[in-house]
Amino acid sequence: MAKRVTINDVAQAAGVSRQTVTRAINDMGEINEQTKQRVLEACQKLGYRPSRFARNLVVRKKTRAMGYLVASFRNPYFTEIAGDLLNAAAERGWHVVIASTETEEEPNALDMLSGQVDVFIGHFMQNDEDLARASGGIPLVMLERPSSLPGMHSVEVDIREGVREAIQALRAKGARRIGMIDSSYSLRASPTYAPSPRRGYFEELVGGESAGMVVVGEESMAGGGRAFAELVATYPDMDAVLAFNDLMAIGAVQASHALGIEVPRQVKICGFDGLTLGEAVHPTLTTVSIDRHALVSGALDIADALAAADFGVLPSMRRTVRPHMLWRESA
Amino acid sequence: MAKRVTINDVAQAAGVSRQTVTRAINDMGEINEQTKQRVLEACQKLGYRPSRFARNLVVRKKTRAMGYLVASFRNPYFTEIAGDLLNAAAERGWHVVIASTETEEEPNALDMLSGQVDVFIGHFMQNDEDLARASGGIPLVMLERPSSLPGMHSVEVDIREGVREAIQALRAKGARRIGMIDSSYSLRASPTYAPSPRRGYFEELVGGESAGMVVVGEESMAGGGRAFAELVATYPDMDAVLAFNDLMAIGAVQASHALGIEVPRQVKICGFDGLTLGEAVHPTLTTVSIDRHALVSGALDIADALAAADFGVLPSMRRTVRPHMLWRESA
DNA sequence: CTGTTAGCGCTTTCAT
DNA sequence: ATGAAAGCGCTAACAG
Repeated sequence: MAKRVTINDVAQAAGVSRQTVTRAINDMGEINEQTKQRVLEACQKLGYRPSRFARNLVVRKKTRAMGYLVASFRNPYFTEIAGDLLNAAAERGWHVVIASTETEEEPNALDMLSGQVDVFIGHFMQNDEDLARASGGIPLVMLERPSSLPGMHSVEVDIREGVREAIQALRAKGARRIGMIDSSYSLRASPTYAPSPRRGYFEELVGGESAGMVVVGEESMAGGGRAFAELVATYPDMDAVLAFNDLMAIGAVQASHALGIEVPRQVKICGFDGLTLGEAVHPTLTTVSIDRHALVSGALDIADALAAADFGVLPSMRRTVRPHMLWRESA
Repeated sequence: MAKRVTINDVAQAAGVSRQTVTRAINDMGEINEQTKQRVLEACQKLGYRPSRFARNLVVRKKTRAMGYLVASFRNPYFTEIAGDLLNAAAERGWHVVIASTETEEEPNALDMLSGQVDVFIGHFMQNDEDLARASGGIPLVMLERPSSLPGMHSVEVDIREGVREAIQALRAKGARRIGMIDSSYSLRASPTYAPSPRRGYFEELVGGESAGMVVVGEESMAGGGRAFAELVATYPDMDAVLAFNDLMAIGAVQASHALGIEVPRQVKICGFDGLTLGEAVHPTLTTVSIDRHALVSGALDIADALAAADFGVLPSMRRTVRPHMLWRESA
């Protein structure tokens, strides 16, 4: 690899000093138009690219960058959040460096980016201690999960309230036997399945005869479809299903076609997340919607607060977002 | 805003030299365990964060960063590519800084990132000259669009071949009157609608009586649905539709339910892109699939070549990806 | 084990 | 209008 072309090379080639080169390339005035042209030509000829590090090191206005870890690009929930985050972050003057934790382990991803960013944001799966270790002291904003350690902040979603509202609404529409599809995502972080908080709240709130009607599936459309089939086969009198998320719920709606089950007449299906995608299925998906805009704003508020404190270690900040029912056709 | 805590402050607080601080925080050995602890405590107490710029400036192994401009987070086509790109880029040791051009103008986005990255990748809409100006001399890899200027490279998709294959396949399945749904996306870059290349190839290849059966719609599910309805109303004998992309095609499939049209018996619907999402609709979507993996690999190959040349201005490099039919149920 | 000396590549004084 | 000097904050290469 050829040695990097620096400002000195350009200066030499143009027969001027480095400062003059700076003036030329940064459009600073106080420079003869001819020399400027000469310098610019030299830049062109040598293929000179200023080092972004050297420049940022010396320049006053600090560029703030956040690292966003995307759990999955296969679930539109995360990509919709990514889109909202990017737009909102740009508005507030943040750069966003993104890494996927789909193929990479969280600690690795954090480690890779720890030299590049001032704060991390993401839906993290690892436990607090591992994250603290891997983040290299960079503050973390956790999405949909409470924080405890200092330097770790969070924007939570009141899942319990969402589950409560969904069950209540399903009941109000006549459902008597409500089943649930849970995600096996916990297997990504630990070797054994652990019930999701959503399942926990479901079992706590649904009460009585429905309590045990839970099936676990892979977190995808196909997984949701299989889980739905299993649920229907196991509990023939089931008349409503709450899915872990919209992706799985959409899979369930798809599966209902194959099984000859009419939705919502025979079985009502309710998702969780509020994806636009829920409009792609037939019937369109009724769901517990999470306000992604509020989630992202909350995270950015925290990031701004951290920036104002020069990214020191601050006590945990917390925000909470309340989900709400989004009525469409499937329930 | 408090003055930044530097390595010097820590050194002073711990009563050691900067070098010793470096050893402590970077786990370098050759340091007394006690001093190390003392230094680490000082870091903790002062809330010291090493400057990523200073560090990167001095460290040999250059971190390479690419800026990826995402045209839309509402079309899974782009987010699927983003996911593939992130994974593949991480594997090859690239950082990816992402900006959305959904709300931001392309030149602005380029400008924002031009100090942060070594190469740009994206589905660009602006003309070459404007891009060259806005990119500040940083090389560009254009996706699905030919490059011409030096310093601008491209990974193209053989759209014509895809359209040809689709028409031929539709014909082979008995279609006689084929319509097309085009996207109005060109309106984003210029004030008047311009036919997309896909439309151009369609009209060139479909021949005869079908040639004029094109309707333009907004690039979304809803837009595809409306366009489909218009197409059906205008050409009652139409028996197949090629959509601009899968998002619009899915909208068309959705609309078919509302219109009481049986797919594929009465009308065959074929999308373009090959989204996983095409499995969410009923019937599942037959489509011309673009190999996103190849697209991304091609772009990264070019990026690596540029990196090897230290991001100098190289003559245009080009790759081409061929699409292929993905048979599902809607055609 | 620890400190000193040199820079990395750039921009900012301040002279001239 | 241009140049010389002085750093930005950090680490590599030597000393000791």
